Amino acid sequence: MRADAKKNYDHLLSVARAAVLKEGAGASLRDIARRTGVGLGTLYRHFPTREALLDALLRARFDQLTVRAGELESSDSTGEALLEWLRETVAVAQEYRGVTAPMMAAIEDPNSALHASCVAMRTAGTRLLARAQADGAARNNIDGVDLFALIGALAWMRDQPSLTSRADRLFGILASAILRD
Amino acid sequence: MRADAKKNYDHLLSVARAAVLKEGAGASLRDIARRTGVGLGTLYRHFPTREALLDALLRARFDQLTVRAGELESSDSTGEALLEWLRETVAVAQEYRGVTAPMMAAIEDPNSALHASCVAMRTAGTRLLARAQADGAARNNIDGVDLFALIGALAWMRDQPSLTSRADRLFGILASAILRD
DNA sequence: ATAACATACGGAGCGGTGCTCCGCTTGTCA
DNA sequence: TGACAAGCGGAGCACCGCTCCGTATGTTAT
Repeated sequence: MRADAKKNYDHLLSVARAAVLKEGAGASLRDIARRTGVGLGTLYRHFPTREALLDALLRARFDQLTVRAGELESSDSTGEALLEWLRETVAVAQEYRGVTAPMMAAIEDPNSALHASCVAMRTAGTRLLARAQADGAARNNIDGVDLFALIGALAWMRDQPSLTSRADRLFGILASAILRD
Repeated sequence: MRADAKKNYDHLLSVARAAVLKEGAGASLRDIARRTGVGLGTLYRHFPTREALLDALLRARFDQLTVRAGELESSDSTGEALLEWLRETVAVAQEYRGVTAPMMAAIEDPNSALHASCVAMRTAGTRLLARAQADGAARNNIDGVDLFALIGALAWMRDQPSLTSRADRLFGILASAILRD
């Protein structure tokens, strides 16, 4: 990659991060290019699709979550470990508003730029879940895909302005559907 | 209302119903006007906002649900009554793709065209929930707003193509968060 | 039947969107 | 210092929501 290209790439990414943080996953790409001081074509060359841009924004965090799941696997309380990982994952998933729907779509579309990171994250969660289930801490009528769906649902609810204040309540309610009492 | 106006109104509504059924709540208003064979201005006069259109599309169904809740209040099994109402409500809420977010927003905005119908539906659900709670069938750490949020979450999950096949599973999982075991 | 008027209509126009395509510039390396 | 691949910018296309206003038409009173 040419030096100027790399500079533009990095600058675009940082501007995009700010934009998506403020406007959500549907932020105007034209605006991002403009704010970066770069032509629209440049943005599209570096990030051919919106998903590619989101992927660049999220991959690092997702990898963190995968690592984190590994750490938590050595925790004593399997249930609390699962819950803690859930908490952190939901926090990441809703850091950028409206990012959950593309994630949900990407996980079953191998062509999507987001596919790999999502799958990795889901399998990490599935292992934590399986551990808690083997331990009797989590219900058995639930699998990794369900868990991922519930994360999406939680993030969706947090995205609704009228529900943000109840986010913790709702987390607790869904948690009671995952863990045994 | 003038005769031609009423004809246009009705025709618009039926075309809009088909469009929203196929394309979701974000269907192109221009397209709806075009397919109706009517100017864009005509559509906007009859339905000043997209919410007004959705309201016209949904009000009848919502009223049905409110009535249905009343019927179910005389059921013997308070838990099963709540569950059945939930099932039917989720079915309505996801009949039109993407309609849950505007609903969620409308319920706390008295100026929204959807406000009245949503509030009526929520209070109907709240009564069923309270009845099940008094009976010991439903958990106590949950209120009508939570219930409404969970309905939204279920509809959202159903809207995700990768999850539609698991809709019943997921319903069961969330149900276990509402009902006592 | 006709005249008058409120009501309703249609669509041009504005500023925005995603996305493509291509003539021009610029970094890089022989 | 040239040559050339690599990168750039933005005009242009088709769409979007929404407003505004000159024109047409249903309705009612005469």
